[in-house]
This record gives sequence, structure tokens and C-alpha cells, in this order.
Amino acid sequence: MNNTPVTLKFLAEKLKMSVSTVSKALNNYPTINEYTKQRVQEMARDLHFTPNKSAINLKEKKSHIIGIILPNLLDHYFTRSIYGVEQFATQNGYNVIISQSHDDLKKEIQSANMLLRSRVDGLIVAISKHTQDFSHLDQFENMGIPVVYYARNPSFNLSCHKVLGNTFQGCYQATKFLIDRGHKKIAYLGGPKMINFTHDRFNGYINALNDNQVPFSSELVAYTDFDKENTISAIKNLFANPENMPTALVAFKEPIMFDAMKYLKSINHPDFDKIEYVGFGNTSFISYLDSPPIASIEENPESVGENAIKLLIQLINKEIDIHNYQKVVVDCKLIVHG
Amino acid sequence: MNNTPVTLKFLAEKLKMSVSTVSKALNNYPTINEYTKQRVQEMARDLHFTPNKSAINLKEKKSHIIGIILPNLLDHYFTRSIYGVEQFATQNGYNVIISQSHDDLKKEIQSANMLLRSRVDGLIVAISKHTQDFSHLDQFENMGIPVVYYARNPSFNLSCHKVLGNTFQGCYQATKFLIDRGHKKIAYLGGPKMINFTHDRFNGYINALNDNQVPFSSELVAYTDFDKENTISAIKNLFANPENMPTALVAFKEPIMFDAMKYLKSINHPDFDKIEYVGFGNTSFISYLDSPPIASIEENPESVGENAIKLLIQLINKEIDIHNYQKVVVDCKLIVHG
DNA sequence: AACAACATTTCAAACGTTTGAAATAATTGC
DNA sequence: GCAATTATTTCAAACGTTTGAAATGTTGTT
Repeated sequence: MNNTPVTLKFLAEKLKMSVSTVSKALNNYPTINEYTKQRVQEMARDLHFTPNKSAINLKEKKSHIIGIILPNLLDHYFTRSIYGVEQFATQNGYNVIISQSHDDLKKEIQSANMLLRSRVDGLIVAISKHTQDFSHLDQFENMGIPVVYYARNPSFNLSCHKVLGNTFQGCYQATKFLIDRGHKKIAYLGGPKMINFTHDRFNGYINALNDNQVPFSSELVAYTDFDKENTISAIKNLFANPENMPTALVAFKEPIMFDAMKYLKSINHPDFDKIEYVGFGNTSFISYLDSPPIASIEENPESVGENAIKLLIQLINKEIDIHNYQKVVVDCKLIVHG
Repeated sequence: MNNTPVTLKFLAEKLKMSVSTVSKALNNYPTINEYTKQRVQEMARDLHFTPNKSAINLKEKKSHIIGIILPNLLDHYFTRSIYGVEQFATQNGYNVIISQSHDDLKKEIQSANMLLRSRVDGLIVAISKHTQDFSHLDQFENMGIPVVYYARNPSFNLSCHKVLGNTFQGCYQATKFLIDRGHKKIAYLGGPKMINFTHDRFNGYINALNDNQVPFSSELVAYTDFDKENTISAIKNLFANPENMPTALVAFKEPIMFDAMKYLKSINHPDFDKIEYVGFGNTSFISYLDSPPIASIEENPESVGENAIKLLIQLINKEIDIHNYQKVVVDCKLIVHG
């Protein structure tokens, strides 16, 4: 209803005092008289004064905004990670702008430019599958805006801050768990080869085998690009040799594991019920499955997000020098079901 | 690396012209000489000039930001709805700030105040379960900032813009579908009674029964507050009377339906396999279930989000008067599985 | 009564942009 | 060659806030 916006100037006129007194009164300056403060604050409340962020941002040369670029909000890993970010950001007076790249480099570049224009105070980014050139993200550091890479490893970009899940350890632990349960033929179903995590996890797998004197067989390793057809042909390969049948499976991701399980069941694989499955993810739906996996690798995305925002805020506050590149690793936890 | 920020002033000094020429050149004013424009734009590119949004926002009295308040990013309904919002917002030059209320009124109020300070140009909100007082949201309209309520019906707030799923129609259609498949004893498992949708869906259910001459029995209706224990006791009630056994079930939400199914299976209910289930949601996970529901009610959250942002932008542009309250209803679609 | 000491308020510039009005420069017609 | 046009550039104020310096007001001391 009000047509004149309630600004400091407006309050000052009403109260017959100067704009600076009003400003200082609202910001609780010690040089302002107590009674004056009271009068100002009361008037501000009554007139629903809301400070204009754009003006403050301009003056302070801060936007109090943190940008997040991530592939996708349909993936629970990312939405869970945001939970950690948002909470800590809000506590520290920051707003969060989330932008989805949909794993498309063009959209990622667009998002980056848009956030740059918004003069975010810092950026948290999970790069798209196709990001190999980082110039759109390097712009930020060139302007002194800190960037924390998280969730996905930007292995092509050597000098940067990273917060990553300890995917090696997660896969090692899962494999070890299956070995301890007596398995000797443990298959590994990996993700797309272009994702670094695929190799890190494979290394966890193979190190666990080696450390526990379980022989490695290349027949027990296959990769999928997440496409269902592709997953099924991978699983066919894993179960191709009757002499070398897996009794357990470690999968890159629970959804592809479910596809694998569904396929094995659909062909009435004789050992379907005896095979033990472990995958990355810890989906809440697991409890509704008739033959649930024996365990899940919980990646603690909230913690990854929380560590990313904590590091970013330290960088913004210059508690850590922007060129003193940090790497934070968040361990996985094996969740045994049942 | 640059310590002096690249501003219009900086460019102007480099080019030995006035700030306004630079500004107008970059904004492609017709009064500016072509050659000048070229020189300015080139210099801007070379020096990586990025206009300062805070300054523009202050001048234009617009933030180019749209706020979204929603309960939760872990619920696929909401993340899917954001997909629709983000895309259209970006196309129209708006950024989106998402804030989660976690279904907590206090957090919702906090979020609202934060977005008000940020001077969002418009607000899209899915209210928390406990929102009955709307003063924190009414502030926006009082300042001339349009608000669109979506996804959750703010029935206590009569004069407002709404975009809602046609939950009545969805439930009617599901019930009708089951009737057409020959069911006479169709149970309805509702959500928390404080949510309006619970009643709308119930009305859809009962209207479908009436319109098709299927007798209604109150024994076949129960409610749950989403808590697992609570769901199980509801389902026990539904299946309590051996004289009046349901042969089909319409559920408020797929997750509670899964809980119900799991329970029935766990007690080895004799008719478990014969019962036909339909719930709201269309979870992708369904395909991994051994006994999947016969159909799902797809609520088209992307479309709900898209309609909300479209309406909001029309309101922002004053193509629709802010007090000419609109109601948009998005139909559900029954997805038959298998 | 004069002045130091302190309390309180106001001034004025700055942040980076936009934009109508005014000023200046270039071109045309005669 | 000079006024009249037209093209182009610059001026100056504004958006709403913050903040150090300057100005003003109030006490207390002698």
C-alpha cells in the first residue's frame, strides 16, 4: 500500500534527525544516545523499515551471497550436501544461490557468468561431467573471489581448493567387509571411466583385495555409463564365465546396482539370492526392497557440503590465503543393513 | 590479481572518456558513435569488465532475484518443481534464491525476512505444515512484491495467488481406475488431517465412489501423519474387519504406501499379492520393487513450478494486477505401470 | 565566566551504475 | 562562411546505505 518506500531518509525526516543518526542508531553505535536509539528503533519497527541489501552490498563491496553450481537437484547426494551448506551459510549471514548445470558445460558457463555478475562472495562448485577447461571458474579467483570445488574431483585443475568424499576408503572398506564375510569372487561394477571417482574406487577395491591376499581377476571388473542397457551388458560380462562366478558385487552407485540386481533376478540367475551387494549411496528406499543389499556406503554428503562452506567462509574472511590451496577429505561410512 | 576493480570509471579513465559514454556504449545506446561502442566493448572484454549487480539493483530498484521458500529439498516433488522455476526464471533474467523451511514456522519466518531484506522482486512459497498466520508473507505484498503460493494450499489466506496440483482430480481418477478394474472395496489411506490436500483427495475418492455407485464404508478410510508407526496402525485398522477386506488401496503418498505394503507383506497377509495399490508420487524407484503398485498418480511438479514462475513474472511486470488474485490448477496424470 | 572534557549529532563523501538534460562537435544547406 | 541541424559526448543527480571527521551541545571544574 505504501507508495513511498521506507528508507533511512524517510525515517530521518519523520524523526527530524539526520540520516546518519538513524543509521547509527539502528546499528547500535555507542556514540548514539540511548533514548534516541529507542525512538529510532521503535519508528523503524512501526514503519516496517527493511534495510536495502543492494545499497549495503554496494557500500560494503560484499554481496553476502554464496553461489553453488552443481549438476542436479534430483540427485540426493547434492540435495543432502546443500543441507550442510545452507545451514552454515545462513548462520554466518550469507544467502545461497543454487544453479544447476544439468551436467552441461554450456549451462555451467552461463551459471558461472551469472554468479560473477551477482558478485557472489564465494563459490562452491561440483563440476559437470564435461568440465576440463576451467577458465569460466578461474575468473572468480582472478577477481579475488574464492572457489571451493567439492563432490566432484577437478583433477585437471591442480591448484584449487577441494572438498571430496574419500571414495577410495569407502570402496576399500566395502570390499574388505565382503572379504571378511568370506567372499573370494567379488565383482566391481564401475561408473563412467571419465569420472575420476571410478578409478579411485577401483583402487580402493583392488587395494583391499591385495591387502587381504584375494586374487584379482579382470573378468570381475566392468564399467557402465549409468545407462540401463549399458549396465545390463556390463553385468552380463561379469557373470559370463561359469568358472569364475562372482559371489558378491561392489557397485559404483546404488541405482546402477539396483538395475543389476533387477536384471539378475529377471533372468532367474541361480545364485541371485546368495550374492551379496554393496553400493555407494545409502538410499532410503532400500528398506522396501525384497532382497536388499547387505550394506551401503554412506558418503556423508551433508558433511562434504559443510566442510566446503566452512572452508569457503574461512577463505572469504581471509583466515586462509586464497592461494594456499586446501584439500579436505571426508570419510565414508559402511552401513550394514538388517 | 587485479587490485583495482574494473568499473565503468576505470574503463572511462583508460579510454579517456566519460563514465556515461562508457555506460551507454555498453548498453548499446543509439546516440553513441559506432566506433566508440566498438572501442569500449573491446576494452571491456579485454579487462574482463563485469557490471556490478548491486549498483544496478540499487539504481533500478530491482534485485532481479526471485525467492523460493519451500519445506525441503529432499522431497522430489519440490526439487522437480524447482526445475520448472529455474529454467523459466533464468530465461527472463532472474536469479533464484532457494530457502528451506524444513516445515518449521520459525525458519520460514526467518527465510521470509531474509528474502525481504534481499529485496526479491517476487516470491514463490510452499508454506510449512504449521503456517496459519501469514503476516511474515503479507509483508511482501504490502511492499508491492508479488507472492505466489504453490504446491501447498494456504486455505487460511483467502486473497492470494495460488498454483496448485489438482489433487481432487488425481485421486478421483485413481479411484475410478480401480473401480473400472472391478474393485468394490477400495481403501483410502490419507495424510495428516491438518493438510488440506488430505481432504481434497478424500473428496476425489468419495466422489469417484458415488459417481460409480460403489458404496462407501468408513472402515475403509484411515489417516497417518507420515510416521511409520502411525502408518502401520492405520493400515491395521483398514484391514481389521475380515467381513470388509479391501482389495485395493489409494494412498496419499507413495512412501507411506510402501510402508503399508511392507507391513502387509511382513505379516504375510493372505491377499497381499492380489491387492492393487495406487499412490501419489510416481517415484522412479518403483521399477525396482518386486510387487510394484499397479499405477501412480503423477502430480507434474515441474508444471506446477513453471506455472508459478510464469504467473509471478506476469505479476512482476504488472501484466496482471497484484490484487487480481489468480488461481491456477495443474491436473494430475495417472501412470499405469507394467 | 571561561574552558576543558566529553556526549551526541550532523556533514559529506563514497560505493558503481543509469539517464534525462545540457553542452559540445560535426555536418548540412544556402 | 554562417546559421541550422544533427550527431555525439558529458554533466549531474539519483538510488540507499556507511562512516570518519567535523560541528554542536552539555557538563563539570576552577
